[in-house]
Amino acid sequence: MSRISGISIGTVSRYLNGHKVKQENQLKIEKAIEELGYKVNMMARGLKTNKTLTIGVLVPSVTDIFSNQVVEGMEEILDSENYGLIVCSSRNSLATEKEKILFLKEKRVDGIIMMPVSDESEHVQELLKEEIPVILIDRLLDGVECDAVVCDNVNGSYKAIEQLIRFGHRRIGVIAGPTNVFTARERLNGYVRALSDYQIPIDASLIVHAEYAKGGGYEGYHQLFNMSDMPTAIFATNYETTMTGVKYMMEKGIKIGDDISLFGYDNTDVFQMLTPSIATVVQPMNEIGEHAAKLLLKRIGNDYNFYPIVHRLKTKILSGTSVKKLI
Amino acid sequence: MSRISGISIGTVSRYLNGHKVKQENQLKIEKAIEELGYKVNMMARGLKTNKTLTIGVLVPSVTDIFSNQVVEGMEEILDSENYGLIVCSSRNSLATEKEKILFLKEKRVDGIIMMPVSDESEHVQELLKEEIPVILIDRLLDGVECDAVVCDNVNGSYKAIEQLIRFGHRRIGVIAGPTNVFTARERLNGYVRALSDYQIPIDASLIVHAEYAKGGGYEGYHQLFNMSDMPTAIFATNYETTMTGVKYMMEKGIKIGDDISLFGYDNTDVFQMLTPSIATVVQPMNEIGEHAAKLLLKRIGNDYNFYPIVHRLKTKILSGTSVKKLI
DNA sequence: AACAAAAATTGAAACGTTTCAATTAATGGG
DNA sequence: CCCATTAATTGAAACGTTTCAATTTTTGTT
Repeated sequence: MSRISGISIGTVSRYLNGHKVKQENQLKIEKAIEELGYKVNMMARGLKTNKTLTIGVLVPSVTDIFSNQVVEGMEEILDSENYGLIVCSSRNSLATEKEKILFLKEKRVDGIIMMPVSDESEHVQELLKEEIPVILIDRLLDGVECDAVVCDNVNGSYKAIEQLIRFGHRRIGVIAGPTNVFTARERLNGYVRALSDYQIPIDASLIVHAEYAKGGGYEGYHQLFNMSDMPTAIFATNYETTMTGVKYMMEKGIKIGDDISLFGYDNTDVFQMLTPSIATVVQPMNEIGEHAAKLLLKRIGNDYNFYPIVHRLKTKILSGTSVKKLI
Repeated sequence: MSRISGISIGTVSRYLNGHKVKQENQLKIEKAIEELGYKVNMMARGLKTNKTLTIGVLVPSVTDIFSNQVVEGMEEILDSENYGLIVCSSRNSLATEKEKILFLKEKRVDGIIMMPVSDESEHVQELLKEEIPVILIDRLLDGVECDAVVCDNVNGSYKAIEQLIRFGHRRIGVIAGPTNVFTARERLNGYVRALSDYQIPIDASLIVHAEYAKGGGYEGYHQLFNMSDMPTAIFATNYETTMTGVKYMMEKGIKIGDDISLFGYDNTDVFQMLTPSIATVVQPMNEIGEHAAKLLLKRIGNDYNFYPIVHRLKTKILSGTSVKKLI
């Protein structure tokens, strides 16, 4: 490249990095680039600069809406900055999560955006110790000082339960998530807080825990439906368990919005098409991705102002006919 | 690394690449690795070997089921070989597709798996000319000699239409895709072929084209429903248009499976939960990804046997109550 | 036209690997 | 115990950039 343009290697480098170069040389270089179909070698550059222009994304699954929408949001931001996105799935397994983090380290990504599978945080601490920028999404890790973008889960839940209460529900079952997942705990907190605020006693038997994964919560619904003193409404605290609820009830011939009310979490087009439509707490998923990406870029650019920043995004309530008015 | 272990750089390299090393040295090296938290620098290695252990994936959208499932399939295979996946979205735009390909070239991915947005193939030819392994998924490109993994769209459609015919339908509308999309043309072919085989004349006014994107086909349904001689069934040829159909009909209060029959393409859990459930042609999406990944690895490993290989995967029919028996 | 100052260019060194020819060490046969 | 083989190790060169001190060119002033 430098050879065929007859321009020194240093000058070519300067041109490539957008510095000023004598017009005459610029033309020669551009001609050579054209002729050779020259593309700067990112690996050589990276070797020198210790930057890969690549960021790692670690989500529990590449096939759930939440992850996808978040990734879409990130892509939009990172694309324009010429960052590539290495997407990994932890498959809801802590072991895989750890492996993938090792993998991303080896790939020497400039930063990582991750949605941790559990409360286990040693491997994340490690990343921070090695000064690899990390942004957590959806879930905070106890005792870890780290940037994050999460939703206001407590109030998301709270508003859902509040609506159920206003509609006259008193016995409200909840399909809570795993106790070792931050988001799940927060959502359960919202449930508890709403009931307390309305002076409804908490009945532990109405709280069942389930995995936040495809098919999760089946047992839970079964349990709630077989209580002697059945709830009049059930609150599912994430997308998968909401889906399971719809499935379970259709399977058993239970009329949603009539025999029982259902309030879900994370909307999808389809929930609005069902009869009845499903009321849900909706999160601004794209925005989560966008915020996370922007924050990561900031950190990669070594701007550590206000560290750690935790963005808390608000959720909205989408009503549906799956909730019956009892009064 | 070599410095602190006291072992020559060459020997360390041999150890790292799995060759035999004197036991004594092996121990010293392993100790040093442990102490330093040493991770091989992929950029330095890549600079020498011209391999990035990274492959590029280019799909029209990161948020549609098809792409996701395919990516999931790929991830499973590539993960075990230590390949990273740079996922890009062409956002259904040819211009973006071209940009992203340039981007992936710059990133020097070892290969590309892509689902082209249209018939335009110049940029793909270019890749092949530069000896960058490419696997097309879902869509072939006319006049391009390239490995590919696609479904048997013609027979997928054919079987759907055949079932409609068996159920007594004669006037069958079809929401066909864009004419510049391979898959769309094949699916339309299946429709035409089935009708011909059953000696049902083709009525051009029953064929409407639509974009294969979210919300696509709305106009088309409107058109079909406002014909003087309305069809008794409509065949939607991809996921989005199927979804639009369900939405349209619910919106207008049209009873699916009663007022009209609907046959869709690409199943999702939810289609089975709707009342009525939606009959669909289902593609083995995960498998597409797996095959594509395996084939790509083969090519990256410079095994060009039987080039070009085009895998044709079979589809299945999933019946649903959205199809009414007229006889 | 001469000179000082500013701007642009140059090429060597470095980044951390792989590779390879040359060297050294280990092994085994008689 | 020596020599011939074979096995393992060594360190220099190369990969394609960036960076920087040294050098050359250009510009502007008088």
